[in-house]
Amino acid sequence: MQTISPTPAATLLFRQQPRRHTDGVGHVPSAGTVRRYAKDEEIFGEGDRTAYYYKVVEGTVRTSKLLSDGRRQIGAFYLPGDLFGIEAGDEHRFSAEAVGEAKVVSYKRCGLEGLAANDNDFAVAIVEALMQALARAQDHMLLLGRKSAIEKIATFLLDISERLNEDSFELTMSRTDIADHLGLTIETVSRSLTQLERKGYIALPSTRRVELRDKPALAQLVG
Amino acid sequence: MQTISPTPAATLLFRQQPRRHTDGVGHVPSAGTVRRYAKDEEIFGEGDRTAYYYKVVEGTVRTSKLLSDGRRQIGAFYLPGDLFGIEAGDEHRFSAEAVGEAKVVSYKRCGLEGLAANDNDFAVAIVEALMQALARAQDHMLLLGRKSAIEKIATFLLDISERLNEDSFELTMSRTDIADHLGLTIETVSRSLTQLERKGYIALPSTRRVELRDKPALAQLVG
DNA sequence: CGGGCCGTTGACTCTTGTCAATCGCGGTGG
DNA sequence: CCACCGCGATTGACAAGAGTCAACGGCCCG
Repeated sequence: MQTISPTPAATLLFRQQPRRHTDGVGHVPSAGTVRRYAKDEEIFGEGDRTAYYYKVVEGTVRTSKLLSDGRRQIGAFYLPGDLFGIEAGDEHRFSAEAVGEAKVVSYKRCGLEGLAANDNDFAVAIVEALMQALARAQDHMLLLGRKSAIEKIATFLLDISERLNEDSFELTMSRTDIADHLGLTIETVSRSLTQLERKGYIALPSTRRVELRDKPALAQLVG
Repeated sequence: MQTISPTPAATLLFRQQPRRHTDGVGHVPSAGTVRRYAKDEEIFGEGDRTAYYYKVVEGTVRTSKLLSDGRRQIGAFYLPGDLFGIEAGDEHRFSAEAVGEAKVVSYKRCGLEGLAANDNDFAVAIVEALMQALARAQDHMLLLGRKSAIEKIATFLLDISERLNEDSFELTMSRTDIADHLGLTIETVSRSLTQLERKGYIALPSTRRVELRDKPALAQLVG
């Protein structure tokens, strides 16, 4: 989700119009307001009114749902350039928080009404993000429902690596966040990582840093 | 997902226009072609070009993804009135098959180009379906990642019951399909069902028929 | 230097998966 | 019409993968 380019599907939903400008991470109107969020600060909560759309500028954002007893599922991590918070209904069905320090732009949803008519680009970006999110969710359901712990970790690492376009990267999220994203416990995440390291597929110079050493072997593991 | 009505989110993506007509299961243009599919017949496969949108008329449709070794995840079941097959990209990222005998309408995607300008309704229905699908996927990720076998089954039964608006219903899908939807094995599905029956929460007059006897108790189980 | 937090590791438990036998229903053919 | 066959579902015994509980380690920050 590094760059957002129009797909046939999204394009077809709107009248054809010349695109005006793009910025490499998806076009957005200039009307957004930027805000910094502290580590673990809530951007919106489950049940909040869906008044805005958001885009990550710096840092990482997680969206999550909770069960009544506190069990948590992190639906996705959003990296710089990613849009999030687009939903059906007038209430958010999941919450979003900053993972570490993050900078986020928000766009008033009601500002869209006129936009869709005059400035197609933002509307297209929204539908784009929606379809992207759905595609990701489909993949993630396969991971959650059918993959083993090691396969989950391998898939996760390759996914991050691909989105960052780096074979060596810093994990912005804690083991707890990874566990809640992959449907595991922190202990299993930890054990799986060391297991991959022992096999020589990855290196872990520090707890948060990951280097992919054998991508083909990892790719083998994703199924 | 019995009826599709516009939500603020979808409405905002398009210019306001008087709706022309609705049919109770979501407006669709008259251009669609109906087809019958036999049990397990493929409607589209992973990798197929995304040339159409589809709507279930009769029966049930499942969408699924496979791992290379055959493990399968059923993303969702679609009941009469539900739209499916809407995706980013020009290739389907999952396949769709008929569960039992099914009747399905398909709409050419390229036919939409003009429609979005003149007839907003279908475009709105598409975005609606997209957001619905995403919301469902979010819920399902929580189920797959964080719920126990019994909780999964209870959630599944309540969901079906709600969508059919019946406390007593026929399951159109096999135990294998249920297992692949909930990230379980058929044995665990079977055991969980009998466990719920023994507790008196449900009755199983025949293998495919389910009667919900204690919905509050079941609701307790969904978290 | 000390405390706290996060991560790792180990020992053990338990839920769920695996393998296998049996059941039961529905269809088919004698 | 009934017996047989086959497939899907259930049940049981056992195995294994992941979770739980607990101790320890390392790192950052005061």
